[in-house]
Amino acid sequence: MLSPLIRKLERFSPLSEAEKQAVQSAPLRLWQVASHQDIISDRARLAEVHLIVNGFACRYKLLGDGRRQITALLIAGDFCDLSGLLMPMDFGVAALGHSATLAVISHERLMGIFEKHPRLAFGLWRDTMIDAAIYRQWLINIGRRSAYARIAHLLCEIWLRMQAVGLTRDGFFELPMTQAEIGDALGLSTVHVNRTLQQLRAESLIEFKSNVVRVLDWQRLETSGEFDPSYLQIAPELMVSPAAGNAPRSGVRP
Amino acid sequence: MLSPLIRKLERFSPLSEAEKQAVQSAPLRLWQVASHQDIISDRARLAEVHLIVNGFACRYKLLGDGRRQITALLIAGDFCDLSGLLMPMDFGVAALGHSATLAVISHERLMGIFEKHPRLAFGLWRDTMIDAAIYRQWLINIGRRSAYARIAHLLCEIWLRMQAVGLTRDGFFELPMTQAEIGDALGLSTVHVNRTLQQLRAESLIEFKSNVVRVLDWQRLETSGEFDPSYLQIAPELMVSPAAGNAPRSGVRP
DNA sequence: CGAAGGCTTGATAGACCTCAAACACAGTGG
DNA sequence: CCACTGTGTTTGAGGTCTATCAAGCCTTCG
Repeated sequence: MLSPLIRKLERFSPLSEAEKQAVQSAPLRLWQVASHQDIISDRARLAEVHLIVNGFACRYKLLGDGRRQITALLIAGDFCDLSGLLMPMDFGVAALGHSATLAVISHERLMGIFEKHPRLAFGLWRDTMIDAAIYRQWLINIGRRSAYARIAHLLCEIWLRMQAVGLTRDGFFELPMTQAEIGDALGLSTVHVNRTLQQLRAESLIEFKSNVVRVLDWQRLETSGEFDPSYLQIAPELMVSPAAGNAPRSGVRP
Repeated sequence: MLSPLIRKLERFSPLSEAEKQAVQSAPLRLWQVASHQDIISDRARLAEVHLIVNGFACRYKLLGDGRRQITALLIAGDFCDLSGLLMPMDFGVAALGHSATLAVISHERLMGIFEKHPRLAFGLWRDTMIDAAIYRQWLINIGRRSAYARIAHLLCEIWLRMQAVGLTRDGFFELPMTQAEIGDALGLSTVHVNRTLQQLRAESLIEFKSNVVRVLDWQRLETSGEFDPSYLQIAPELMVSPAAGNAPRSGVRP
């Protein structure tokens, strides 16, 4: 149930049995959130953290005139609101797609675990740092790249993050976002996202239909998005790109 | 010497004498870095963290074609590379302005301090979280706001951050950035930054000459940048805006 | 079958970029 | 002390990427 998180924490060094146990027994309960419902609202002061077990969510912020900026995408193994542990929230979190399942862990219990297992505290601190690294890449993406490159970069990132927690298959991955939501994440209008996606399809980099992305040409997608995966801190041996070329191969090379 | 950092850490709760002592005795040495020199280079694996004691610096990343995105501005009391403590660097850090002075603290010593004073570890973790909150605001700024609003927002942020560590005076603060660097931080071209600054000056919101900004009309600057300071986590009583109106008043209201 | 949400398309406008050159200013060296 | 040089700022002109507005289409779902 919490294996995506444990897998993430073990990217740097294996956890002891006791530590794994502590993580696994941390959640108080599960919480199923319906489509587009708010998980956490802006400015809340929380007593619990929420960990995604299943589905998708996003951090976002509304602007005065109703526009929205999505600042992060969250998938299985990601904490929605770890920062709520040490300060009040400055963003909202909403479920994307049909629904999301969350594990709820009380701050109190989490702090108790840190006391017994300080290494876990450092593990989650590192998680906050990787979060920040992703923010930096998004800044570069939005600040300096064309719409075409932005979308390509985003897709590369999501591919790898999902792949690292075992949520990809044969070059496919789920992406339950509308084009408007993609626009809100990348600082683009819906119309322009639509046209740019058409371009990516026309050039056979991807397919994207009914919330499923298929990567047709990883190499060119990576190049188009100027994507360098190192910021995600996934060990190379855990990192699998989709098969190259238009037809994903089923076997290994002879 | 480290008072800006201590002040920052005490925003949430006072430190004990022992904790303050530990912080103050942490640095191994000071390091003076000349103008625009690299403090830390991308992809380094570090054994020390660098804390700004004096001057300015920025986190940045170079793109393939030579363009640059500045992802963070760093002032006294900010760590350049706290993330280097737990993972390899994914960005460079450079000094802005004439020079910057850094306090250098070894990872080893820092970890030792955390063992004796776990609350300091949480304090720095919170610092990482505030860093992330700033990234989120920058994303919103670059993703959704006009050039005019972006610059206004940036100036508001810097004003408050500098004010909180005692580096403002009578509506003035130092900002040793060229217009090209401002553009690199906000995802704008130099030319457009220039024209937009002229607009801000023409409308008497600010003055900006030889690396000094003067805030003439805080209210309108805040409004123009849709600035909401809460993300900086500065207690309201520590937060002082420049005097309203064109002439900063010297006294308090009678 | 109608409604609602999402996707697609066309036309137009505007914000911002790029290129290019002139200008201002500080530091350097003769 | 004054040209000289380099960096940073300013201005002009033109181009383009992306936003906005508006409508039509498609799919899903009750």
